[in-house]
Amino acid sequence: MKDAMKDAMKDAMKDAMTSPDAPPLQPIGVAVDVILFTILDDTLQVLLVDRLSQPFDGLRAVPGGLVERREELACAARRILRAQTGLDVDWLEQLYTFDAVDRDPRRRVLSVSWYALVAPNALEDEAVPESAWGAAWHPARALPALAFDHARQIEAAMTRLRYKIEYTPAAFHLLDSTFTLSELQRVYEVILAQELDKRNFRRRVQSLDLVEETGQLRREGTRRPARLYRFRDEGFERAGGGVLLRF
Amino acid sequence: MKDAMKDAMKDAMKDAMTSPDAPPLQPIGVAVDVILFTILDDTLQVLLVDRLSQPFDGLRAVPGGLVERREELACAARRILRAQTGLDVDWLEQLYTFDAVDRDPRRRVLSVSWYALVAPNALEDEAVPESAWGAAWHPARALPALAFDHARQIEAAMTRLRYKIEYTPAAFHLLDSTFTLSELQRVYEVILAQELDKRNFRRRVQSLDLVEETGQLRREGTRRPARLYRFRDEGFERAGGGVLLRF
DNA sequence: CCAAAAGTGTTCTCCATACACCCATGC
DNA sequence: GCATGGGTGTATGGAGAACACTTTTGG
Repeated sequence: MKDAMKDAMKDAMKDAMTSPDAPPLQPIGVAVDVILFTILDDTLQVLLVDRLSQPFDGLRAVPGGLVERREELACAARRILRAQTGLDVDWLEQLYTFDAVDRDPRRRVLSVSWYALVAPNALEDEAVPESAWGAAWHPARALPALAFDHARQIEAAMTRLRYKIEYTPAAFHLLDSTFTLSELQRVYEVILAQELDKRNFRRRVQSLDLVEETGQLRREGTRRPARLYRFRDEGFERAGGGVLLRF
Repeated sequence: MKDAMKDAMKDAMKDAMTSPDAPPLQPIGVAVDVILFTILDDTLQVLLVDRLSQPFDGLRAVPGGLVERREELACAARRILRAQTGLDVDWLEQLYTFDAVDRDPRRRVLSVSWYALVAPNALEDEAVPESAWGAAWHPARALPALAFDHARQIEAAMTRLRYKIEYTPAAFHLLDSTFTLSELQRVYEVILAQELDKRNFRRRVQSLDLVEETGQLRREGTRRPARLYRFRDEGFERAGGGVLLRF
């Protein structure tokens, strides 16, 4: 007997053993949607897939799907992301639960929305597969027409992301494990949509002990090589979860 | 025929008309829980009800219950709050969706958690009814044993509230429509769990144009009467949603 | 030697903080 | 007149903002 079948039987038995006063089932579906960000070409980008069936046939959508019966939501989000894009993310956070009664025209489906960050190097390694899903990056500030309430979801995720990078080190998840300070600054500039002063930025980052030198250099093209840094966990712990980088 | 019955029939018909490719039903329940805060006796308090049945029989819980099939989550939260406590809140915000597979021992039930604020005067007007629910206020920092994951939910709500009052005017919902500056300060002190300097506090509030004088005085007991203020929406709009009060 | 990005200090202003005394009232 | 909270101003230090030039490399 296959393990999957055993599991299914265990689930069925567990359901049968449900206590008699279990609350009645409501026919409300539960989905997760994932807004996946990266930075490409100095632009904040969102991953979208093609919808190939009704409703919203032909539009784009963020990766999403129904949650399984005994599956935690974060697991569902990761499973769906991997299935539709081939990507594993190391950072994923719950955004909001979207609940408009008619957000899915077929029937009531809640969407527990998540947002996630990947470094652009993850893209080369695993590559977004040109599968049936047609996963592709789109500039977050120039999106095509989207299915369901996904435009609002992305809007909310961008707002949240702006706040997030100012008081947590989330921005580092948009970079390789080693990076130059200019790259880090560009992440902040792209997300905040404003230019930052190079000297002030570097002073802040370094005085907070958020980074440490690797001793390596990145040499690229015909210009001065840049020092490579890595993120220091302890820097953030010490900061006590307070404001890190407010510009 | 009663309207309720007509509605039920309409719902049934709508379901019947559901498109053939509607996603399959998952047996996942959807509940809302509401963490309702007020300030009483210079203490942050949470409203709890008694559980009178399994699971967690005899423990306290925050007000909560299952969402109806065609009901928006915020409406469900308000409906449940009114049913179990008799209170209407004017401020209610989604907190987080709690999803541990075994958070309800009977079967899989998601909880979309909300938090809400009421001014203490609402309590006198509508009074928390000593109904079967046994709704009562408890100091948020000295809670009894709680059902489900409600202790974690309250923890999360308190953390969120601390942040919230620093960059939005949410704190005003814990006060009457007119209030003294000392009352406002006490709200901040109680939530942040730290004393604030009276002169600095007043300077901040007034320089942000968050309040305006009503011209009224509150005379109370054997001491100097205090000026009454009201909240000014425009103050917050002008502040552009940025940081309001950081102490 | 030229182009392109890396790297580096100082000044000024403003805002957060710290701090102590008089005021108005009811009894 | 006294107890109680209401109400007010100033001085200091530190952090954010503004600002421009030199360095290193490959071609």
